[in-house]
Amino acid sequence: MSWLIVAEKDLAAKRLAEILFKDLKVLRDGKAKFYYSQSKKAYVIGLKGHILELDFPDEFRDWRNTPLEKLVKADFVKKVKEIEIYNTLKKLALEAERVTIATDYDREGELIGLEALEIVKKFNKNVKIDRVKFSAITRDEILKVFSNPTEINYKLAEAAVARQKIDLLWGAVLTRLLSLSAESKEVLSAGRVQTPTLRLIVERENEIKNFKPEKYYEVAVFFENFSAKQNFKSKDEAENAIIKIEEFGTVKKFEKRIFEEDRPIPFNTTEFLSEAAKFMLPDKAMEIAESLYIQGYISYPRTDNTVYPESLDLISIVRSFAKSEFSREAEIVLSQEKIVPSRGKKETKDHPPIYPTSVASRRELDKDEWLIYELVVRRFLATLAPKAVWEVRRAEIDCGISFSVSGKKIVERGWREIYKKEDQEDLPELYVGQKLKVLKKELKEKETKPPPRYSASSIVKLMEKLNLGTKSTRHEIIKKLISRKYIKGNPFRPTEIAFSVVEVLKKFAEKITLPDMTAELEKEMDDIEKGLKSEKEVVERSRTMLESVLKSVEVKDLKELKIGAFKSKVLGKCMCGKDLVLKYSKSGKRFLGCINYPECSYSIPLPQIGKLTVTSNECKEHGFKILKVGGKKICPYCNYLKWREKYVRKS
DNA sequence: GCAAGGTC
Repeated sequence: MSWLIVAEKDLAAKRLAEILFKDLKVLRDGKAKFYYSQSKKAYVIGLKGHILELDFPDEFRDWRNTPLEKLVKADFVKKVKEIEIYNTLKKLALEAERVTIATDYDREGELIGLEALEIVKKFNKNVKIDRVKFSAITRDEILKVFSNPTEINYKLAEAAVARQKIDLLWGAVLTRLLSLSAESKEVLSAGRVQTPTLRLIVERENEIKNFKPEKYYEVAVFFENFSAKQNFKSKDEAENAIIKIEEFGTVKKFEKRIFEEDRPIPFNTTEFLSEAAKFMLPDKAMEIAESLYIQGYISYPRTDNTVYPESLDLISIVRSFAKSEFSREAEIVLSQEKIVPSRGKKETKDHPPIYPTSVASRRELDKDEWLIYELVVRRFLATLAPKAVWEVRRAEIDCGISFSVSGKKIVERGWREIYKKEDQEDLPELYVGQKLKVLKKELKEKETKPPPRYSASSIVKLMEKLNLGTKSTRHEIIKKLISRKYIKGNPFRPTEIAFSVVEVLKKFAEKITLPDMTAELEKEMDDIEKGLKSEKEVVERSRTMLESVLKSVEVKDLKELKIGAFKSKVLGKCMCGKDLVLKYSKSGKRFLGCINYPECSYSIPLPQIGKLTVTSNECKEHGFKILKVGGKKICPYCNYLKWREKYVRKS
């Protein structure tokens, strides 16, 4: 009989095994990997996070034939998601007499452990079970918790189950409702995290659309090496001011100040994604980070921590870069008398911030991998580099009217030599009483600008601030919004259908469009953990709310959806005067149909073979949007006429 | 074909 230790992931399993056992062997069973100590007859296996997945029973699978009122009340089933792990776990369970759950010590971790336990127990009823809870995989901590194992905290796991159920219920019911109502081929999804995120993007776009620019007037004076500006609300004021400007200005005040700009904080996932998203979509950045981690180039990329642990030998890591492409940057760090790392506000113990774990050369990696690797290395070195020192200058100059002007000049580049180029603003050294010749004066009419669209970089940070999603899911949520065709470009612009989805949901299910739903859920999960509420109670209450949401939906609320789904696909005008849009029949055939169907049943057939895209050009003769079908550009109406001619001749 | 959360 043996001892089985179950960790959340391979990384954790490996580290646990190394600390606990001296005679380690790595074993493989198909794709699954685990560690074995012969002397202790112990196995350590790393899961892949959740190995079971919540779903509805098969009878609810058909969207069209499942009334949503029934889906709200549906039961749940658990499906095996990681069959390889499942099979290995089964084998190891059969010969185990003791199982120790060593998954991460948090809600999801407790549930992931419980899932493994359910599988173990299914094949070995009499196994002895315990649980170890650690917040860092360090020698001391691990030895301590393993000498004093505790029990599974079922309430903690139940809180996670409530989240799973509520997310699936709301997500599935609303997604089906939206998708079926739109009569569009695309899935229109909704969820506790994606919908509030989408609403932010949509509402920002509305702000931009409704933005009324206000005029203002900028008066500028130009001296030999610099210029000064002042803004006025009214044109009169500005014109009066510019008249007053004399031939010479006098320096009334001049101040210099030294400003030390601190280093950037160590990378956690959000910081990393936000920086990487400036040149790559977050999802891709995360995928590459994952691959660099697997290859041993960087540390674990999923972390909330922004403080390097004491145990990390930062200086050795810097030294390892002394003979690399970053030798100059490493030298800047090493030349300091004392090397002190910067630190962020969030400190957790599970993983360190993201740092390079080995030195790579450009040749070893592909282009995108190198971009991410370089970002991580430069950021790491910057967190250990000297501060940047600026000289900030400020002057007041009187030339009939008074101008304030400031500038900044970098004195010691410090970490900016390594990580980010600085923007300097010129202002020369001046002295009080100095006369300056006015070379030119200028009045410009300007307009206030609307707020900027959210970019991949800014939305990741905003999501974190609003507690939407987690470090491991935010990039996936963004990818989902893109793949659902809700948002486009970067910065993100919502599509027509996104406006409709948000508008419609706000009408009868506003709850799911706001971050409050997550906040409430968090609170309920706390209550479950504390034993104040049961998982069942919380889920039932949520079902009831979703039920009343369904009851309050009116057909007219959903009409907008159909219009929105087709708005971007208006391809021409119908005989009846309404819009002709791209539609799909039940059997999946595409055609041009009237948006006013069933009142108007006019339609135009389309070629069925080849990828179809809508171009922005129009047919000069018929006004129809030109389509690209299988690489060929056609006007749907011209195409129809040709087709009819052929058909008529034949018959 | 639905979500979000882990993980590769």
